[in-house]
Amino acid sequence: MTSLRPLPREFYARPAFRVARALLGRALVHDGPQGRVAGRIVEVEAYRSAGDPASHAFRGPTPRNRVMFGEPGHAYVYFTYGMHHCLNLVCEPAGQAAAVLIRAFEPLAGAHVMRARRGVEESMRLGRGPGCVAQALGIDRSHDGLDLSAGPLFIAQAPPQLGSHRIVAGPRIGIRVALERDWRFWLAGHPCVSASRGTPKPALATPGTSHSR
DNA sequence: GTATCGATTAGC
DNA sequence: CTAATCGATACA
Repeated sequence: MTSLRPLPREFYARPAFRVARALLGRALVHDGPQGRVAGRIVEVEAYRSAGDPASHAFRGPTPRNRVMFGEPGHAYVYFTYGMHHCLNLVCEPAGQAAAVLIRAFEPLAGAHVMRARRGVEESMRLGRGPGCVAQALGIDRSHDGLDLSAGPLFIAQAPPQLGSHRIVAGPRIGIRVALERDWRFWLAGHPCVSASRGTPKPALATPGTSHSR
């Protein structure tokens, strides 16, 4: 876990939907002031560049979403509900505002740091949910715009070994995935149940086909 | 200026 | 189910 290299910017320069899929199972790493923390990405949500009313970029550039319109391979971090941060990875060429929201991970390194930040003991709750992901990793608005190919925050080139994952359609778009047995999903329109949280919403028929709310 | 809601979470 | 809590957004 010591000599990990970040994925290059080119990795992100393609449709968010494809980047999202390629991110599943990979290691998300943050070398912060309290040391290295890392997790294996198990759930992602893609926001496409055009015609997606659910995207922050739908109405054009603003101070908040401007990094979404910039170069791929950068972090888009926003503050929401007055208390949570969410981490996105900017995709597609500059000018096309697409990104992938990291929704959940499984701890790979620095779990003790994550526990301290989260105030939670259970490993399953350290990185479950986009707000928890940012909190566990120690990510906030100061990380907005960070270059993922050069900074302390990155996706490792070599994904950690382990398990197979399923790719499924998410409630908002893009895709969701799971590795753990107790995670269930939406698979190409076939409703399953999210054991992690909440009640399942109607699924999409086709991954990559976005819809609002 | 005010009102409303949010790419959420924790708790009852 | 709701409170928390504040920035972004819509509108007068």
